[in-house]
Amino acid sequence: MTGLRSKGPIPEATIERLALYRRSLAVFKARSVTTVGSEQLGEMARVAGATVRRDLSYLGSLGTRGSGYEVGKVLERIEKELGLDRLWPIVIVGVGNLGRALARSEGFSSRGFVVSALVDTDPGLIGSEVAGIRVDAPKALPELVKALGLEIAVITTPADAAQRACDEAVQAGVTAILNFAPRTLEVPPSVILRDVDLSVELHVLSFHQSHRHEAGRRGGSQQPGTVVPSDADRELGGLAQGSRQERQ
Amino acid sequence: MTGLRSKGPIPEATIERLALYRRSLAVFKARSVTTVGSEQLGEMARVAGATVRRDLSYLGSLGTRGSGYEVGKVLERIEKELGLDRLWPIVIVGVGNLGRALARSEGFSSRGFVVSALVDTDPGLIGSEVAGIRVDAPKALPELVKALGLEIAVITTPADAAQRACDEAVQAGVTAILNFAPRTLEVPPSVILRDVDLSVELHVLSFHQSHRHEAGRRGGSQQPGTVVPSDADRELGGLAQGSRQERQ
DNA sequence: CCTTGTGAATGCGTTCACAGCA
DNA sequence: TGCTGTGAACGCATTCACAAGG
Repeated sequence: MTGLRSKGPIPEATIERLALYRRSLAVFKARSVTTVGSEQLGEMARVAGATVRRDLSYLGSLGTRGSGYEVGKVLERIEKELGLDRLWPIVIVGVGNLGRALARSEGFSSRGFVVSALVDTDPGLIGSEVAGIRVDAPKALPELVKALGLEIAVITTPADAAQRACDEAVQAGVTAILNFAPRTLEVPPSVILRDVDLSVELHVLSFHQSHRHEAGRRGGSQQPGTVVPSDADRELGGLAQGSRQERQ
Repeated sequence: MTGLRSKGPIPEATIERLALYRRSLAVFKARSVTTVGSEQLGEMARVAGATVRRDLSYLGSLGTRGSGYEVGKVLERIEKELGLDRLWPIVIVGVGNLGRALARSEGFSSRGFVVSALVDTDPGLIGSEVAGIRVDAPKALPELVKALGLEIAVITTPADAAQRACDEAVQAGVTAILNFAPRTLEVPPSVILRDVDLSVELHVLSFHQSHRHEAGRRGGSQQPGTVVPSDADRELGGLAQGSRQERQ
């Protein structure tokens, strides 16, 4: 349609970096920079220039040899690729500390996403409002999904309530889940699942910190994690799992 | 010392999975399971059995051919490797929605980590208490670091305050940073940096969601992200970047 | 002349397949 | 007999290096 889907499918690693490029490009745009080289863009995103070029090449030939990439053009192309050219209503299941923080978070409802519904099992919360949004009971999910056109759910319940919350969301029609509960969720193959576990992030840091002497030093990369305090599952406790990032 | 550091250094990907195995092993332990096979452990962590064996082999020969791995033994070994055999005091810089949520989070202060200090620039917050912890001004960082033995800082400030917060933390002596601000931070090579950007997670989900028709369907993996609402940097907005995870 | 776009080389991590051993 | 531990094969992603082209 737009460019010409170059080669095969876009690598998962590239998809994640596209979001980083988008952020960087937005900064350049705000600074009224109209053109950037792969090397500059890479520096801001902490990615090698060659990788930037390879990544962008998956979206077609966006650059101009000799000068670089047009900020506005590439930004638009990336947003389209990431599906940010539309609005995604999302539901947060689990209105605890984290759920509330996300609901109130600026960035969470910006750039393509809008927290449109909140769900919790606590009778004391149901009916109340958080961040201007009414908290509903889980049984309202099917209706909410249909009425709001929800496709994405964010799970921020305690670990022991996560699977149930997940099942209810999937049952209601949600097809993509961002899970913050420190627990492995079972979902149908057709549902896209992504985990974020904050304790894993901390664990990776403590690992590197404990091994400072041995070998060289590095930043961390990233992945899922855990949270269980010491034995079994616990409170919502931990949070996410996480991103990745290399040192320069 | 304990086992015998088999081969070279532990791959970054393995480190992240070790945290997952720990969580799974804790569940088995809670269920009084004494021995697990690589296949079972892998199923719970959503990792291939062969990968589990390869990962654990980096820690030495922990298993018993013919029967499997002793839950307690491997759990202990992994915790030691991740540096969880000690307590890590952490400071949260930026007491906004997310900072507060993390400070109050059960899991965050469990299993090796304790939120020991809170820092913010807001005069209205300084001096108050959040989650039973006093909020201090940034200038108190050097003293806090020394007094509490802080090595790890979690940055949950708005994007435009993140670099300054980072600099102050590093200047104060912090050597590992978990950054939730949607912005690339500049740190000395010796400082371990890890990013978590929630909007990236959402972007990856919307990408896959938008491409459901084309090619097959998959879960997402994971990585860093962004947050900028539309143009430049904004409020604390987004959050993290994140973990990874494959579909079964 | 300068930077993109991309074959080819390289490196890393995962998976296979089986020898080794309780 | 059964499962771990691991050499070897494989596949994906990054990086190199340069031809292509504005």
